[in-house]
Amino acid sequence: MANARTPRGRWVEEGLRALAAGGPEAVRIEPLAQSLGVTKGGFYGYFRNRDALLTELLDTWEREVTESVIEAVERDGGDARSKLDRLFTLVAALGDGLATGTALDLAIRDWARRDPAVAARLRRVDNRQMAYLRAQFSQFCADDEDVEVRCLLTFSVRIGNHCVAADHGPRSRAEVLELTRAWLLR
Amino acid sequence: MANARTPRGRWVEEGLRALAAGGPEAVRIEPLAQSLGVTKGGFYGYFRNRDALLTELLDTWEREVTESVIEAVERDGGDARSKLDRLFTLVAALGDGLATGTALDLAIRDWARRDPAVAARLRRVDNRQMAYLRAQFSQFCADDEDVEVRCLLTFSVRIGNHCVAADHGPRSRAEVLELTRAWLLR
DNA sequence: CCTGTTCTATACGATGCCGTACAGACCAGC
DNA sequence: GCTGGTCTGTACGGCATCGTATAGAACAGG
Repeated sequence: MANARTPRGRWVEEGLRALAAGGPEAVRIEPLAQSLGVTKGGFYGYFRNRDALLTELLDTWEREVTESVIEAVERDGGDARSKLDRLFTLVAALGDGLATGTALDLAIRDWARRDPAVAARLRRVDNRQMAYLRAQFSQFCADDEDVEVRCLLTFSVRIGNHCVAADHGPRSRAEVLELTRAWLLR
Repeated sequence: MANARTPRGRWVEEGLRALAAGGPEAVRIEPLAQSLGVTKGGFYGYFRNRDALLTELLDTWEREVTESVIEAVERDGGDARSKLDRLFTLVAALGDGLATGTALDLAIRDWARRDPAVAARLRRVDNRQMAYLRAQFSQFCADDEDVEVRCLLTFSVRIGNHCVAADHGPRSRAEVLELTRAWLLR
């Protein structure tokens, strides 16, 4: 068996990049091949068609990206407040560094608005993340309703941070996020 | 001058619908024509090409949709709290009725992530809306930082309400939004 | 009724991408 | 070195859409 010069994983990898950058419409096989420096020749050995790749992209995202934030936060232990604290720092930093992760997230959220199958996956993922948030906030919030409000706000800010294009006068977005964190963890 | 059977405005109208439903990629001239019950014959009499239509769609959106929410809230007067109150009710309701407006908003936000020109427009629009929010919250919040946090949170929830797919246990999204409103207007 | 302008239908070539077919290049194991 | 399977390049037909060209239909005004 000759080594795969362009193994299956590289198609997925490049596909995720394209998905993050331009949404599902941008996941085209021939451009993908060009980015990989090959032609589409080998593609159909791995995937039945373009839809099969898209499904696999979602699988990968649901499997890997979902847990990654929670894991990163959970790894260093501490109480609920410090975990949420770290989560905020992480989310605020995502804008700068791991643009792919954030962009992928937003691209899939947008995709979910048009494709019920994607919406169902997103719902699963969001519910898991929401459950995590709920568990943390519950550690220091007695009121059930209070917890739910903070969860929705926290989740929304995570999204809003990347979707809202407004400025904040003299303050930077990072500063406002910092203030917001203090507000939500109060 | 014969009456235009398919006047310029109808192309824009249908274009906005397509944009809201499927993003800029979905704004294709021939399908648009089909939706209008004609062929693309007349299109190029109004627009130089597809990009010209897309630009005009953005113009329309920036001109009309921007102010519509603020106007609707401002119309009935009252103090800042009741205006914000109405704004929340309006936003919560958008999910049900005017799906086009919300979907269009989200589609353009997503588009802005890839196109700097769209991002610049979105920034203008968001800054105007943020300024409005700021003005309202300032009416009953002394602290400058507090105001800014509430603005970001309010704006984020407006977006998050449509992007976050999570459930809230025994409560409905509407109920949680109601609680959130009380929280932010406290 | 003409007439001229405006809108529309149709046909055309060009482009980009899909999915298939197949022949040749590449490499492990014998 | 052969051999055989795997991966790749190339070529093909098909489809959707773009933008252009052009001729005919529809209508307001004379």
